[in-house]
Amino acid sequence: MKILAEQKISEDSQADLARFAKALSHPTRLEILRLLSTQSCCFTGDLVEILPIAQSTVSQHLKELKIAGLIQGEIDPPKTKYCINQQNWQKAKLLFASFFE
Amino acid sequence: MKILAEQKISEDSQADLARFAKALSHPTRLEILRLLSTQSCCFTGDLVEILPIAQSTVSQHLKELKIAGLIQGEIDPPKTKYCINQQNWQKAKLLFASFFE
DNA sequence: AAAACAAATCGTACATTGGCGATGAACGAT
DNA sequence: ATCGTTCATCGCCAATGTACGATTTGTTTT
Repeated sequence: MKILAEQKISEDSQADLARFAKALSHPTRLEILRLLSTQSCCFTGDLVEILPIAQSTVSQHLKELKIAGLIQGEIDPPKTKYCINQQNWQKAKLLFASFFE
Repeated sequence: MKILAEQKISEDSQADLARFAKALSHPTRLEILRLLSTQSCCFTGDLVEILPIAQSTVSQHLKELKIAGLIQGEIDPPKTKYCINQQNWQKAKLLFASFFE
C-alpha cells in the first residue's frame, strides 16, 4: 500500500516535472520568468516593450506560464501585474533538483 | 567587452536551458532518463520492453535525447547501449539550479 | 455617452511534435 | 549467401505550438 502510494506520488511528480519543463522549453518564456524573478513583478506592457514579439504573443506565453502555475497575475486596472508564483516555483526547483540527484 | 561577452554567454545559456527543458518536457523522455540514471546503462530493447509504446517511438525519443546531448549511445552489435552524457547532465543540472537561483 | 487605454481572446497560417506500422541497414550466426 | 535480431529511419496523420493582426473586453477618463 505504502509502496503503491509512493509510486503514485512519483508518477505524479514526473508528470508535474514534464509540465514545468514544457513551460520552460521556450526562450521567450525563460526570458519572461527571468525578468519576473529579478524584478519582483512586471506589468504586461513592460514585457511587451522589452520582448521583440507582438503583444498578443506575449499574452499567450503569459497564459501558458499561468496555466503551468509558474506565475500569477493580478489585475490593477487598467493594467495587469504578473509575478512568480513562489509556491510552485519552489516546487519546480525541488523537482528539477531531485531529478538531477 | 567583458560585459558584452557575459551577456552573450547568458543568452546562449538561456538557449541551452530551453533546449534541455524541451528534452525533459515529455513524460516518456523523463522516464528514459530516470531509468538510465539509476541503472548506469540500458540497451534500447530493455527500454522498449519497459515502456508501453512502439519501438519506433522509443527510438525517436532516444534520438531527441541524443541530439539534446543528454544521452549518448554506443553500438555493441547487434545492440545499442545508451547512457547518460555526464558532462551535459551536469551542465543541465547547473543551468536549472542557477535559473531557480 | 464617448474616447482611450491595457490586455485578453479570436481566427488564421504555418511549423513542429508524437504516435504508429513498414521498411531499411548493420551485424552475427547458421 | 541467407536468415534472424536489433535498432534507426521513413512516410503518414492528427494534435499541438508559435506567431501575427484584428477584435473584444474591461476599466478609466473626458
